Amino acid sequence: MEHVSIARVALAAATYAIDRPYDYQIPQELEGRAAPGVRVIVPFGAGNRRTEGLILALTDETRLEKKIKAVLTVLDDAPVLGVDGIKLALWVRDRFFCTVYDAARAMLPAGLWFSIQDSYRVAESVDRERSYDAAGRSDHARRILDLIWAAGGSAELGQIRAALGTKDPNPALRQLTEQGILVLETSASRGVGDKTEQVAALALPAEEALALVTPKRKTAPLRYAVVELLCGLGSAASKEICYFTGASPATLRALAKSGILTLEKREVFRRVSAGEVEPAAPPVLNQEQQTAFLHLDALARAEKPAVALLYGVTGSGKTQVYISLIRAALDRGESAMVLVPEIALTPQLLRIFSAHFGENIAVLHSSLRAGERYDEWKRVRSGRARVVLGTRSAVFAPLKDLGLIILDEEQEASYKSENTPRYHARDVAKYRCARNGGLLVLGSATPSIETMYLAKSGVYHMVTLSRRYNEHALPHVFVTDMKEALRSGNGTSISARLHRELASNLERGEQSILFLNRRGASRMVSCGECGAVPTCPRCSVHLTYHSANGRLMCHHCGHSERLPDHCPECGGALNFIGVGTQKVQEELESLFPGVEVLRMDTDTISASQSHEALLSRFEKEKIPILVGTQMVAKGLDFENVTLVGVIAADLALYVDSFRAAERTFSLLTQVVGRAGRGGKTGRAVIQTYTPDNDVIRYAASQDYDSFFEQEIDLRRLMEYPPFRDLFVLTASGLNEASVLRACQQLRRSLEQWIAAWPSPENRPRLLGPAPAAVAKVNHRYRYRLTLMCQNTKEVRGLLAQMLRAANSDKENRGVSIFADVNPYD
DNA sequence: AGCACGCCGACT
DNA sequence: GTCGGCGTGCTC
Repeated sequence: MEHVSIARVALAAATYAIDRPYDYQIPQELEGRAAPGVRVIVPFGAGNRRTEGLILALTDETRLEKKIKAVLTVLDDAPVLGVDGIKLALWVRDRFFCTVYDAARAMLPAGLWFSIQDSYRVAESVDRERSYDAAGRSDHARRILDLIWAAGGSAELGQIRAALGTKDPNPALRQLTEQGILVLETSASRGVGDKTEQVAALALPAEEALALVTPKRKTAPLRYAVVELLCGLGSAASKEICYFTGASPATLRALAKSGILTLEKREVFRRVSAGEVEPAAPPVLNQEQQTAFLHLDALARAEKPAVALLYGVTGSGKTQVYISLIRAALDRGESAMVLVPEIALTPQLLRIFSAHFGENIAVLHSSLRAGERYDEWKRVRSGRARVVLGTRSAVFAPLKDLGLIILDEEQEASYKSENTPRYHARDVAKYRCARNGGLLVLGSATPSIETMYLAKSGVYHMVTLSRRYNEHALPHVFVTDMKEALRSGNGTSISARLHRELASNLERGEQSILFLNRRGASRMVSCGECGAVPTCPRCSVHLTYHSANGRLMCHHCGHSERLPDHCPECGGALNFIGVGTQKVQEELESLFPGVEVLRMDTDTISASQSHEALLSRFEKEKIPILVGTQMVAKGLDFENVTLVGVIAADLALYVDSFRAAERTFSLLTQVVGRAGRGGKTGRAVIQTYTPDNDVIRYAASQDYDSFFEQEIDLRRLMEYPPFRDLFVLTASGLNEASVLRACQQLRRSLEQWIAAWPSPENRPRLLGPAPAAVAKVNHRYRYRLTLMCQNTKEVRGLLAQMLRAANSDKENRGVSIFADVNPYD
């Protein structure tokens, strides 16, 4: 009897609605190379278009005897995912409603991916005449042959498509292929995914270039603006040129075509390097740290998996405990992982870890070049690196014998992926530890409400560090009422108190940091007469003003337009609303003439100066005042900073999210903790319009426990996490009515299911359809349903089934629907 | 999603 | 007659 090997394959071309293992026959010559975890190229669908696939398992029987296609190519010599990796991918699919391939994409480094190119070649020993005979009267076939012969006997599918315009080349291609005239060749080339940017440079001397565009200055103002900008800079990234001039990439291409400038790709290179570091001795722990370490290490040694919250106030030295735990894990022959919210903001952490673990550490994060990331991944996979330091996606690093995962600042939103697969690194880490009998340590000074609840109720272990390192006193915190300031005629964003404290810092030669959160940092424009606010033509948001280029911009789709001189509606004068870092900077400069004020936000950070460079200037040159957004709040310790100010503390509270309070508390606590890390006692000024708000009061007194008690009651009452999980189903599409209809249809199905619930206890709740926080992005309307219930296998199965049904329902054509579990926005 | 198949109207 | 528009159903 003939033996046939079958591969169960997960396909890249499969959408969520049709994602399942597909069976392919393994041809004799590929036997042996086709193994689980290996990627292959297979034909798929009626047109047999080539797609990448991942072998999940091998078997020798198939459920369908009839039509089974064969694997065309094996792409890898060794599996890119082990058995555990495949299991993890399947788990991610089940938990986060994505395809297996989506999961695999998140797990593997970009440098490993192939780009698949289909091209048609004239078959051996077929000459021109015979090929045109075969084309017969088909105009399409003749045009395709024209193209292929002109290109030297072979052409890419993309070119063929482009040559036929809107016409479908497939029937003609099939005709020619069936007659043996053309052959389809599929090539897979590696090396995709490197971050590149386009750089434009003047191709002519500045005067010549300018002379060429000046005559048409009136009719082609953008061309002129681009050349003028480049005359000053010589060369610049295309993205930046477009940002500053408002020109489109098409304008740049046109200029390149007329020989005025050149465009080329350049790799973006932003490696965060530890540089040369001296090897460090094991950290010496103080009494409290030692107790924490012993407790956690005992958990790590135990056979059973465990999760522990390391609840340590800012400055209590969590890092030393982490390092001791990792050393202990390595000594036991286990590997370890440390996840941080954002590596670029914590270069000092990288240095510390390099000093302790040297070559044993691999760094994985998104701003590495694809090649470097791939190299680091290979070091992990081969076992040469046993410690991984990285951001969210590093949670998938292929460490063997993983005994310890540390998730630092576990409450941070950056651990939740906003794109498919919409996973949370904490959940993935928990899963990996559970499978390996490892320990997951969640570190934080302001834990998420969910984590603290589970720690208090004994599901997680709790380990506390309550003493600040070197016994520094907490900063003095002043809460100032901005309503009061407004009433007393202070129209600026700097209260009298903050003014006084800044002045005294200037006198003493100490530095200050002022902080504006993101919402406060954007400035809008409104008409003083009719009140109109310029809105994005593609999205349902107001445009914000960017001082760097003097333009109005949309943060969702990238639309930008010149700031109009007058209101486009009524011709009235336009006013700026919102605070903005630039406005604060201006106010400070007029309050303290001659004092240098450094500003740090997305406007000031560009290719020319990274925020690291800006911060090191702040530190080295002892610039008196730094004004910035979110990015100044993180992980920065400056000896000489003794005053921090929060310009508008309540802005983060008025976001439509049940996490708004938690996030505001955490942010304010972090910011306040920035003051006085050195020998001197710090001060913090929190400016707010709602000084009596509990979140602000508790943050001011650094009283996490009271904040938690209040918030957990609220969560219980509202049935929010940790008491229920939220499943948010979002439908999006160009046609608002069909998006809404899809939601209502889903709602009806869910209502039926809920109605059959056995008891009123724990009965799921359903909210919506409601427009998403930003109801329209890039002309696509977005509506969402929220299902609040326990995250069980049954619920996930049901939702998966409904999503598949809704996405393949022809009623819902043009609408796509996806699920997000416990989203952060 | 992407492709083929099949059924209808417009035009050589 | 046939080319090409779009609705319908399937993908190992």
